[in-house]
Amino acid sequence: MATRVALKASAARPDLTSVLEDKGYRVTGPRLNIIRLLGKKNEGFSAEEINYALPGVGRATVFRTLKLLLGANVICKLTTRDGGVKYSLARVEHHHHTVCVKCGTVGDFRDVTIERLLRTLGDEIQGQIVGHRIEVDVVCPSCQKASRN
Amino acid sequence: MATRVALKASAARPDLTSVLEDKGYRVTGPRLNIIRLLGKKNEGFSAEEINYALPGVGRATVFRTLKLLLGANVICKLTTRDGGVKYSLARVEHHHHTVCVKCGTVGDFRDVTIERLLRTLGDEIQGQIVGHRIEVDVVCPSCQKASRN
DNA sequence: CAGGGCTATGAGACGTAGTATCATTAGTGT
DNA sequence: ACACTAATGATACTACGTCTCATAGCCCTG
Repeated sequence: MATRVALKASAARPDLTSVLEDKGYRVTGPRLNIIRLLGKKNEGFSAEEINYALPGVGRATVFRTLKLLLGANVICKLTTRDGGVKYSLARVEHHHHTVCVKCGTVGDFRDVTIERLLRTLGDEIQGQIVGHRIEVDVVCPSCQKASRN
Repeated sequence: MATRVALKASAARPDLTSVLEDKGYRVTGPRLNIIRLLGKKNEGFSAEEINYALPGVGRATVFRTLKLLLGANVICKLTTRDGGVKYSLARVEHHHHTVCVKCGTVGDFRDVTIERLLRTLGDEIQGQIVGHRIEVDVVCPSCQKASRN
């Protein structure tokens, strides 16, 4: 059945637990705790952050749950310029990220042109394209403002 | 005087040691060994690989030298789909990478349109763009051929 | 060419991100 | 209520790096 709700940015978030149910995973205490925490975070977050915020939940479980959500395309993982790792809620189906190099805030963007471009790039690229990662480093508006002082 | 030679793919590679000299770093034995090894590799390589190939050179030195070369834009670092890390020689000034999801071979491509596109994306992106990472996952021609059997 | 000074090195401890193992616990279907 | 299985936490381990520190090696100056 699995009515997959079309995610709309900043609309009332469909509760993420349904994602687990849909995939046949159990909805357990630790998972709920993690998911609830993520629901509150609008910016990127690290695994350690969650681990710290939920002392009752084991580190392994945090990573396991993140992996699960990653597989369900509910969150996504990104690499910052300095090689760090961040996770972020996936608000829209397919998108890319901006990461502020000053404060680390993660933003989303989607530009169909990029997808199209990558497809047409097939000529220039040897082989068959099966995926891609695009991350844009930015200085976010508030950091720009701050540095102007 | 640092005559910066325009790098051309598969042309006789200008010896990478000049990069060290240009930046005021010493051209030492371990560095030479690493650089010579890189010169032979046309595909991506990992730090561990170099470490293994040069038993006389310490692991820290391998990483230190890679960092040095990274800073000199002689090599670049990329993340594969599975979260692994690869380094690759930077043949052209600014470019992006294709990584074969089967065999891990790294290729380069450069498409000016992407740079232009990212610039014009400024409207859609909050903040000022200061950099980006683009990685394209592919199935390379030889792996395609192999799987057709 | 001897000496001094600074750079680079290797060994190994340490840090961070994540996975594997394994005994225990907790959902779930009947 | 019970048994079956999935999930959990603790902990060890791996990958990829960085930090520290004592030692070695360049290289400049006298």
